[in-house]
Amino acid sequence: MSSARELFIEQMGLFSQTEGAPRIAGQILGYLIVEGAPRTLTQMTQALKISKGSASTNARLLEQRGLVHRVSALGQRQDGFAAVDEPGLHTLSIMAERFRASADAIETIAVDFPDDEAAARGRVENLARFHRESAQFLDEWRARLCGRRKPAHNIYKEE
Amino acid sequence: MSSARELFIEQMGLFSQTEGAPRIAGQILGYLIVEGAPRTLTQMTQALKISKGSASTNARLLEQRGLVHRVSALGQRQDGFAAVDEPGLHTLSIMAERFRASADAIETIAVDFPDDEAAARGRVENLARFHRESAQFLDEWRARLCGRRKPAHNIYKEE
DNA sequence: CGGTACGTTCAATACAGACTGAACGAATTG
DNA sequence: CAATTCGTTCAGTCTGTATTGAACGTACCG
Repeated sequence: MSSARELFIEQMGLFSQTEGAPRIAGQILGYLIVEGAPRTLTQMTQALKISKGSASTNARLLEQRGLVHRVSALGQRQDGFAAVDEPGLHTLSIMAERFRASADAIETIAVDFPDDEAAARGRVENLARFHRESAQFLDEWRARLCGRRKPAHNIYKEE
Repeated sequence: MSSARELFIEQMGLFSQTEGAPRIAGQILGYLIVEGAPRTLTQMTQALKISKGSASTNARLLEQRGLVHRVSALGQRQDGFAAVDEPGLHTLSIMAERFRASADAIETIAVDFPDDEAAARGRVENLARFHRESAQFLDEWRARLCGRRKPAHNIYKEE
């Protein structure tokens, strides 16, 4: 039987997997959320039973996606990684960015449809419009959530 | 050099892949969108150069996800598959459902956190709340898009 | 009834990509 | 300056899964 923290970390790994990202990336994020304070790559390798290479690669992937930030610890040789305050907000950014990229790609293709396929072009343009509007809505909602967050209530106290 | 329709179909395959679904599923959806009218499995195998098994499996996957519907053609032995009017709306449903499932799973785990990890439990509950609200938001927005759709303007005329 | 065309299923294969472990450079330490 | 201790990178392996091709059951047809 596993502890709640282990279950949570494993669950986060599964989520990550279903979204096309590596399982370990989700596990690292879950680990950092539970810990609530910066942790080193070495700590990840021990807690998650993964290789140093995987820890480095996936931690950097999370950093690049804005879900994790690296703290250059004072007087510390090792890098510290910590989950950002609201990982969900960055998840929304990522989704919005994906929609926007899709919209761009589809629109670019749509203009090349010949005139005798005007109906098809219309359907493709319709799909592109949906993707673009989706991106915009996600951004707007993220902004709304951002504003709603109580500024004084910082969840990550320890650090 | 490829035609616009081929580029679009390939692009849809790539999108599908990045979202964890089979590439062929996206290609079929793209093909049906471009065609704008029901197509048979045999037509898919020829147009997309795929096996009959793949066509059957992936078409059924799309049907199950609500992105494609099967038309039992009159006096026709073969099944016809056609993309739904607004594939995007069903994409939103799928995303909302995923968020809801995540919220459920995370909440279930959260309650099992021991009291000496109350801070961690709070962070996990916070994540669950975000997922639940995301699901709700997506549903609301889908409903709004649904209402905005012009009823008379049916894109798929031929059939 | 054979014969054909269809959709589904499943074992076998192919393939993409996650993961590892070792090698490397850089920075620190004694 | 040797010896650690980092983080990164990369070739190689391994695992999951997409895809195939053939076999099967069914319905229609002549």
